Amino acid sequence: MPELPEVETIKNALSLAVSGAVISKAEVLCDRFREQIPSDFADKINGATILQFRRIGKYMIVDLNNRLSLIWHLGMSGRVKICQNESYVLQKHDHVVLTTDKGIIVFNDARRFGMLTYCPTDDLSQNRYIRKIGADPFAPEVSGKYLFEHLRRKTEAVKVALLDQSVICGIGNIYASEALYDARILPTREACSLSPAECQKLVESIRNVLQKAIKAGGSTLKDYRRPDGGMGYFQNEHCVYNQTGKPCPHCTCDLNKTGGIRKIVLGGRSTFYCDTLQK
DNA sequence: AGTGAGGCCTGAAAGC
DNA sequence: TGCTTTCAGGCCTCAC
Repeated sequence: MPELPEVETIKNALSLAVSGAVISKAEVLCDRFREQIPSDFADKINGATILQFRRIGKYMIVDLNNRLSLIWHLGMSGRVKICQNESYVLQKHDHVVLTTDKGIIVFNDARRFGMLTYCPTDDLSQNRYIRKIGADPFAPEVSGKYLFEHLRRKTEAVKVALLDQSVICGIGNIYASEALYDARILPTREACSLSPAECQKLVESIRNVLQKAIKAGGSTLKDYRRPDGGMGYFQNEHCVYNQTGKPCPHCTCDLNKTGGIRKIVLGGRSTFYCDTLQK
């Protein structure tokens, strides 16, 4: 499930492979996503040159030379494949195929929770999806103070607040649990109960966890693959996510007494934590 | 405004 | 064995 590190990995791979490429053919095989792909999508981008790839939160932005930008979200099961082979054989759930002079770009999304649309580049910041995206976790303005100010009026669980893309963008269900573990903060804590010092630590943990994941090429769970088909390796470093009942890696307490890593549901999402280490 | 619930969608895994 | 049910989750919309 692509979160910030996975989108960053995909963006970087696409940048290397197809920046400057000319789109000679755009095919929309299925347009029913979270939002329908506009019916004139293919016409709008046919013949355009790809200027650059950017990332805003979990959205990938593709700037074209015709003053349009693609807004691309991978949802939960979205994959992007880059193929050099001219005779690409379509696979199940290949929904959009962009043929360029530098390779074929394929958008594959089994669950179709993703989306792909376009808007004028100049209007991007006002786009209904983009405008509500909060600061990037690596942006200079994100600090303990920034997080504290954004959480101080929230009574929801801090884990739920981390998933709110308008506070800090890019954090998904895996890294929310991992960052809170790294910061030794219980996911159930009311967001407004965090002290400025805890917010500072949490910001550092978010950056730490995301940075490590980017370095590892993202997590590979059921759905995520890098564009070259390879696997990310960060799942080998998950301390708590999907580790129910296993010993906490930084805890020396007796597994028989603590039961190990716990799993609960917050905001309808699985949440993992160590009851002993996290306060 | 903030919060919580429901829904979209498919495939893997668990349950019967 | 084979069918049915449950679960996974990003993010939208709607109701309170």
